[in-house]
Amino acid sequence: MRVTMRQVAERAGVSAMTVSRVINESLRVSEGARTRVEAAIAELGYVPNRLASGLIRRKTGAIGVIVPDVANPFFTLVVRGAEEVAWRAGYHVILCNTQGDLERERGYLEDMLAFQVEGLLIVPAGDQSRPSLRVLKKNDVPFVIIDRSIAGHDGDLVQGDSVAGARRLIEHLIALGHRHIGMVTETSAVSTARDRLQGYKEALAAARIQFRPELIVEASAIDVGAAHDATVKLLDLLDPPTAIFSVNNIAVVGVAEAARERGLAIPRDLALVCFDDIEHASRFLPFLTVMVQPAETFGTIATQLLLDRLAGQVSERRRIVVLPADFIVRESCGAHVPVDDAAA
Amino acid sequence: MRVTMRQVAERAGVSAMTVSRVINESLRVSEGARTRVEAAIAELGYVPNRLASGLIRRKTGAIGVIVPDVANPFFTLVVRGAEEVAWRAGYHVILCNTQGDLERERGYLEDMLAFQVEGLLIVPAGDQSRPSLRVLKKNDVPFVIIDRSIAGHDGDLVQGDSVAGARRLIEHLIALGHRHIGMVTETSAVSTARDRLQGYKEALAAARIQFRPELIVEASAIDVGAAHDATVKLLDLLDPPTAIFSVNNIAVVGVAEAARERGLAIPRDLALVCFDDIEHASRFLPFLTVMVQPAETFGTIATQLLLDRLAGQVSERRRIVVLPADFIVRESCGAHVPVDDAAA
DNA sequence: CTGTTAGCGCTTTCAA
DNA sequence: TTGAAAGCGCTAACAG
Repeated sequence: MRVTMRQVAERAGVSAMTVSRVINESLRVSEGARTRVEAAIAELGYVPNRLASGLIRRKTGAIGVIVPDVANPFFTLVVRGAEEVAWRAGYHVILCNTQGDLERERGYLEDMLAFQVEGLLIVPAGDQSRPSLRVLKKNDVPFVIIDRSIAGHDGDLVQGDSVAGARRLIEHLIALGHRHIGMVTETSAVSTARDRLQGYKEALAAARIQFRPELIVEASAIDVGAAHDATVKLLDLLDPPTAIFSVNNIAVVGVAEAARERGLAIPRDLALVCFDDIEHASRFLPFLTVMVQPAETFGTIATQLLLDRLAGQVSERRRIVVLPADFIVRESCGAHVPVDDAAA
Repeated sequence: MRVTMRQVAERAGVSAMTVSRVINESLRVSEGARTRVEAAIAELGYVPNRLASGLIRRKTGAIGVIVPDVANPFFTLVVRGAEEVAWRAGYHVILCNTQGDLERERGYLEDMLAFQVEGLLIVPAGDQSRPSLRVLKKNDVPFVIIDRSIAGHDGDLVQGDSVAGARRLIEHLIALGHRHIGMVTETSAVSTARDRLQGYKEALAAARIQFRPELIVEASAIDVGAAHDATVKLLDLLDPPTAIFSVNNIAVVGVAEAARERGLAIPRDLALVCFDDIEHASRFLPFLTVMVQPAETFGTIATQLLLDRLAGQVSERRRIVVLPADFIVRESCGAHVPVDDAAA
């Protein structure tokens, strides 16, 4: 049986109320009582039941963070940023992993509500996440969407500039002489995929290169294997691309695997660029030419927006924060710059 | 204001009890009542308050997972495995990140207790985590320790065979002709660091190579920068190592950075091996020679052990599971095997 | 400074 | 099949 407040009170020879006051650091407790209560707490290993206190106070001191995949280095950084800010503000972060699965997302969303988190940070699985968010609104739980906008939703949002970023990557490939540029993307139900495809098209249009639909292949973002298979389709074209733009840092692993199987060396036989870095990998071997988004900042700013709402010091208007990405040229695009970024 | 059961009951024209029965899938509810209640729940977007139900039932349907760093690919996989098994068993996973910080670990531990999780999976920060675990015992909360044993603690444990793994890596380096082998490790308060150092020593002894303490440098495991600085010390020795053994996959990034700064090419000028893979990186560019531990299995088995305890179908005896690691030779050790594993 | 009373939202128990 | 009463562990509001 778990230790309860009453047991602590008995042991300390006071009422439950006094124990409660000690725990909540109320000043109105005599030195003697406080000492005895603290001793009893230590001896018994008492941990206050937040279900009970939360029930009354409507405060659990927790915020929920829901992401498709903590294993994705991008989301990992988002989470780290969020946790850092939340912790400093006295909140604890509870993390949920949806695997990009709508049902699981819905489940965890309700879970978080059920546990009475005070607010939520969500990287939605896609546009279809919208109905799930209605539950949050109905229950008056503030939340901030991260990374992916949701068509038709108008809440707070922190995202990158995917259109501009993709355009920049493609312009770079074009400048290097590429004309057949393939793209491995994910479902268009995800806004970043839509936006990056648009950036791709814009860059092509600006260079008067005709858009060829067969150069666009779709794969699930979470799954390296799917990206691999999609890439194989590209490489099997009669007129295969000389460069590939991967929609993100997970898909790019599949692209590289497919290329390696075919004996294609990067960048000699195939140029490769993508969105989002692979944190540890890029430090270990700086190789991929990428648009690096400030993932950690996505997390810190989103948390800040949420904390504002929790503090009630915010208007009803939605706030949208768009963070620019950095273009980092390394080897995989074939531009032959020094390996070490610092040497640039 | 959040939607409550009473509101649903009023709207459906029944008592709260009937709503409760519908939610908990009791069969003793008339068809008509059930339909009306379900309609009311949907209209209102009602989500049952688990703080309240958990308060009574002592069941929250959640298990807590506490790790030093979700960004570490090894722990990420552990978490994924745990979540998969937990989810299938009807449990939800709540994740906490301690950054290897004892205070934070303690805080999250109490948090999890406070939220009344039914059990915990813990990758402890180190031996000093032991006092924190007493709180769990006092409150009768089952838990399983993962990856790192804790001196003096005797609960369920899932870990790798660090001694044998390290010995294998060092034997390999010795076979390649190395005699000056450095090791970048972390605090000996972490059992895996202790064990890997022991494996290192055993391999040296077996080859009758004298152990030189100055070849062992210590760094915080979480921090790439610290590993970098530690490596610099090794490279500054009058008689620097020709090979380095990194205690894990995070430290190895710092080692590589330091080597690159010095203009040392791996493996030409310096051989490099380590424990644990860098998931995406290794698929993208198979380069590091490593002992790969079955991280996901650490998570699934630990969860299984925990679920057993939760089901109460287990004796009081502790259970220890030791999982072997795979030795994967790639390029960084200088053994010149084909890049592609499949080609072996 | 300390204790008592009431009740958070829900489920258990029991009676109808 | 349904509801009323009691209470999970805690704290707000009050009284002393």
